[in-house]
Amino acid sequence: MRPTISDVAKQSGVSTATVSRIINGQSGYTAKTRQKVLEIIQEMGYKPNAIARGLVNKRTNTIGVLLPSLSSRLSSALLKGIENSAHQLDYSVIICDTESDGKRTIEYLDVLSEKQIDGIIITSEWLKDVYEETIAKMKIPVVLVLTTSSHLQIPYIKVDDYQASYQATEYLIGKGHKEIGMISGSKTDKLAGLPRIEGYKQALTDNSLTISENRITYGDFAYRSGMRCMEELLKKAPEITAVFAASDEMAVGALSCAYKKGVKVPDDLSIIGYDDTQEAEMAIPPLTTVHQPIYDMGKMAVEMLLNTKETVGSILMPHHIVERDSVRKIE
Amino acid sequence: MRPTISDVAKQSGVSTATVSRIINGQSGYTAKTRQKVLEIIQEMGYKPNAIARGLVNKRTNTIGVLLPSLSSRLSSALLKGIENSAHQLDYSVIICDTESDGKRTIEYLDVLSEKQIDGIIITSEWLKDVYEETIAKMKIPVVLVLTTSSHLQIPYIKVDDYQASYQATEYLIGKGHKEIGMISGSKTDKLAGLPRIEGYKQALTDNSLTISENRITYGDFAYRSGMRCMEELLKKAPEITAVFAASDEMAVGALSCAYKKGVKVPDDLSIIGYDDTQEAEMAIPPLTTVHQPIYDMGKMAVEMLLNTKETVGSILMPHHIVERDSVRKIE
DNA sequence: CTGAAAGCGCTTACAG
DNA sequence: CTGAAAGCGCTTACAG
Repeated sequence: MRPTISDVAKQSGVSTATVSRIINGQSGYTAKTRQKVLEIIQEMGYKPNAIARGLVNKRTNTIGVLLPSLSSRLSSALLKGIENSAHQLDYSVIICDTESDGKRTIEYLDVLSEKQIDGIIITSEWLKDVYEETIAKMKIPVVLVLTTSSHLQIPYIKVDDYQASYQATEYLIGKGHKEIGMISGSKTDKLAGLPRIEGYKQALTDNSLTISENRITYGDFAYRSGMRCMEELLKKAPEITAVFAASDEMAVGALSCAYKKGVKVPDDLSIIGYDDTQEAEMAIPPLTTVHQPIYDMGKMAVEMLLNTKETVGSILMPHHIVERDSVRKIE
Repeated sequence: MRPTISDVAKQSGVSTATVSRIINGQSGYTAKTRQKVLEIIQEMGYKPNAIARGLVNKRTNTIGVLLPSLSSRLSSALLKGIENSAHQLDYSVIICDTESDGKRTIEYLDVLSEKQIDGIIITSEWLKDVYEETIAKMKIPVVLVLTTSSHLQIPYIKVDDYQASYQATEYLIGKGHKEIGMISGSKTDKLAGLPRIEGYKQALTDNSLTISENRITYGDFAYRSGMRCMEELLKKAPEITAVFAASDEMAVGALSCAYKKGVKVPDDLSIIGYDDTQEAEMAIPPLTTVHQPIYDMGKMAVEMLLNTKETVGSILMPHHIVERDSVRKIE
């Protein structure tokens, strides 16, 4: 059995109250008793029981994070930002891989709530009404990353998807491309699906270019869907000279498909991605893409979550295009 | 304030003991009181406080995981396996990104211990003596993944690095390659560094091929070091026709370097990787590599950790080569 | 400066 | 079948 506070109290010949004050850096003891107690603590290898502490303090110093796809580069970069920031502030983080599954999400929300965590960060996932209801009930601070809420006014951190998508498309147009395809997320996805499609379309319209449904394909942000969409595009819209993919993973899928079909990037076809995960840097050729400050968004999320002093609202983070080698200028 | 067990007891007109028995599925109450209590619970939205429970039960239903590089594909695949398995068994997982930093590792170990978690999984990282000392002190079950312990007899799950590396090299030899370079981890790394170098060397020796120090380069398992090592290899050992990289990330780095230098893979140069993360599949060309069952190792780790009934020892998982398009046969 | 005591929200013998 | 009471390991008024 590990020693408890009363063990060290007994050994030191003082009360548990005094020991408690000492380990919590409060006042109310002489330097001498302090030293004595510290010695005993050292000697016995005493470590306070955080569970008992949590019960009385009503603070567990741990937060929970919900992620829809734990193993993607996007999620893990976000998670790293969150974890690092939390650790700095002396918090632990519990991860919850929802796998975009509503049942699991509710389960996780319940568990986290029972474990009395101090806050929750929800990432990437569209908040169904049920989620919002259970969130509303549990009275725990929540911050959203890469997503927003519809009914509740939960603070969020994200990039302006519409704007970013608009700019990506304009970038391609600026390079002389007129027939531009898109590898999009699902059009029912109100987060990273629809807004990005709309940004793309608007940029086309504003530049007097035609929009063709043939040039838009729908994936799920993952690699394989990127391959599949590229294949589709090559068939249905062979005239395109550039494509905008709504995630780097899909862009890399497009790259693989092009490679297989003997289509040279960027000579025959230009590709721009979205996210700027490490995949973009590692791609062949290195991928030009829309940079989202993912790691920073993670860090900021925990700061917002834990910072009770000022209730800032939501934050729209800046994005920008990072130029690498997958887009070429055409005349 | 959320309702407590005594709130529902009062409302139901029974004692907390009875409520406790009911929510824990024990016996000792009539169907009628059960139903009544359940109704009240529903009505009040009562959820048991896991912290209070943990204090008396001495079980928190949470485990901790130490990872040296949270954002790599290898770590996140492992983590996904761990999380999924834990969730199935009704456990939560706290992540700790050690960043290969000894100080952080000790800090994390202390925090986890104070938070009374039920077990710890340590991944990928060589266990310094200090770690083993503090692990020994804390009397918490530990399982190792992709690493081993030197003093303590902590169960581990890994692949036989030496064997796997030997086979990867023999595979290349079988394809007709005689001048084979290696992009290795650090030679001071006793886990994934040295053993893989030795496997490589032994395979060469057993096939009467010469070992040349010029053909061995040392990276850190990450992408950029792979690029750098490939560049070095191209300079110091231009005669090589194949290279064995000790991680997929480094292999992809090698691919990028080759691409930049106009060296065609696999026509001019064959490359085999190690790990079989998703990066291998996504590479151009798709990377032939040594498969480690990473996700499964994660799952298995938590099963071992939580399964107190039988103390199995350590487990050496099977590995195999998955052939894709980055190695060609030469005559 | 210091300690006795109550309390955090549960569970579990023990007694009836 | 059911409840009073003790206890898990802490912290915090309160009193001295």
